[in-house]
Amino acid sequence: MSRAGTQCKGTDEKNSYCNVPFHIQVVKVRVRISFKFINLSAIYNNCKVKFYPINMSKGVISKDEDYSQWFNDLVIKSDMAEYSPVRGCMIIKPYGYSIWEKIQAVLDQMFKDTGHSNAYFPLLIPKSFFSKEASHVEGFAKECAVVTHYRLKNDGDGNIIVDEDAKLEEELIIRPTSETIIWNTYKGWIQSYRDLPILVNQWANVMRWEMRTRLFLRTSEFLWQEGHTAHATADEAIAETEQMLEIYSDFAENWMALPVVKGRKTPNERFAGALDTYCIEALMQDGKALQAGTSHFLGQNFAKAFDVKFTTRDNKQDFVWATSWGVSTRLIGALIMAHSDDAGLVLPPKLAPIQVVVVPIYKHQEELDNIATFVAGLTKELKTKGVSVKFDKRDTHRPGAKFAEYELKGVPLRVAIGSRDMQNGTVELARRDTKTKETVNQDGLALHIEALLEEIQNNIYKKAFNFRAENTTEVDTYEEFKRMLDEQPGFLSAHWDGTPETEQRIKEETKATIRCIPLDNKLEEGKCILTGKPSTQRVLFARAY
RNA sequence: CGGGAUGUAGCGUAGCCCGGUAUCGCGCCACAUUUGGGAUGUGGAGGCCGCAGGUUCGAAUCCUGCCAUCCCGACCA
Repeated sequence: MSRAGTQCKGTDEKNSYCNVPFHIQVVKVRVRISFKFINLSAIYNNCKVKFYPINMSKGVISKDEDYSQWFNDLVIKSDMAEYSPVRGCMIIKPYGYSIWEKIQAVLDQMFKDTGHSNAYFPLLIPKSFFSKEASHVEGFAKECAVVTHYRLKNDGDGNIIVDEDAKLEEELIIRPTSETIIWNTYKGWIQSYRDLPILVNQWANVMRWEMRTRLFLRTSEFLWQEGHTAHATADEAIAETEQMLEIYSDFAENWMALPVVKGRKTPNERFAGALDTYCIEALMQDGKALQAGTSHFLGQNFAKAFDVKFTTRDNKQDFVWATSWGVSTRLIGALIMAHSDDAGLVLPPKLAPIQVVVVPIYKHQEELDNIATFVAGLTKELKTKGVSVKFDKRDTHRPGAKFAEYELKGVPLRVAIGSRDMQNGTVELARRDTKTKETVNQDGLALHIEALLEEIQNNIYKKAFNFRAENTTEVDTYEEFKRMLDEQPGFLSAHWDGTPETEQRIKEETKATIRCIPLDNKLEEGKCILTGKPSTQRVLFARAY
């Protein structure tokens, strides 16, 4: 069955080893109906003869050719995930899940270091809970999966059908987020200021019935963490919101090697039910922005909706102040899109499931034994430094095949050792990020590897940082704004008159949205690019995922 | 939900117009030779042709209905 991501239109892997820059392949004509956007890919899709660049050799289309397809190919071919029989839901395979586990481990520690504890709330939420906070239900109503029955039966013809007699009194919603059930619970936990703050996080799955889905970036079901805190004062809640944004930003930059802009959302883009939404925004290699994490100041909205009051120090009644904050498996999508290339994933060493892979090259068993002895020593030494090593001694695959496989999987460092090396006391060391190779001494190898991993981590960050710098532009006119979006998409820093109407019109006309109002913004006089009305600061626009 | 397209082996496909149980490549299995960038040879296995009806002596092919997926919109923290 043909599915997204497997449509590497007629790729014949063998043909792609040709040593000319392109090869030609006749494929079925696919006529596109939309001619509104005449661009390379439209022409490409209408072409009877397709040209594949040589780096199509792993069955991954070039990212310049078709960025979306490149992303899908990478996810599938690198063995991170696959499509499931359920629309919009994906199977996260062990390699992809192990990245999530690393993300979880690091963030979880960061949360605990700042005083948070984990708990778990139910997957199913009574429908009535959703009607309690007006803007919240508004925001989520259109994408909720609903449980209406609790039993199936056999209809007599061998078909399993829903038993209409088993209709639920009140429908249950599969959580799209847990504010409602959590605040309903907090009501019972909070009586006095002495019960505050409550600092709880949960690791969970949620479901949002999206119209269109994409692997890791927008799936109907996804994994995330959601923190829900309760405070006695607004100031404390705001401080919490900002603290969590700081943690997300720290994680993105120092672990994912992903530079992010910290900022606040405009009222239009705010979380349903929040007074203020803080976010981190990252720039992907195609010039589109990706919201990588959010932290919300919820004010007293949920406390009022669920009647969560507490007695203050001076014996008065007040509603509790709230925050919520989350990141999801979407981070994995960000990781892929920000760093990878046509040869496959490029993973930052700090989050790579395998940091170093060792590939032996040998002809006879005794050569392998010899190499294995050396690798055992190296592995042990690296383990004490916290470096994970995989020794791939499979004899069912040749070295070249393994090289290609680990490039595709984004393993940061590859060590190749053959008999020649064993004689010379050397190994061949290959970096995934720069695709460079060097022959180095076996003496001091572990130290060298440790230093290299750090250098790779830094280099990946620097590369992404420079890319963002090159693709962030200050624009002062609407003409320039529109031209940049088409010619060099990226972050556009521009003046805006502060009204939702202007924001909306720009969105309708250009598909660009205000990603955020950066926290470190400097104030400057200017004129709104659309209306010419006065403005006091620039905001960050982009087309976004 | 609107517009368009597509479902044939694990993957990518040919065949469909013009009805006769399915083509090719990759992958898979066995053996042999190989192993410093995706090995080669020989032999082999693998198919409710998306599902359900209908027409017919006979349906992957023609007709009807359904389902699923993808693309473009709309939608989306």
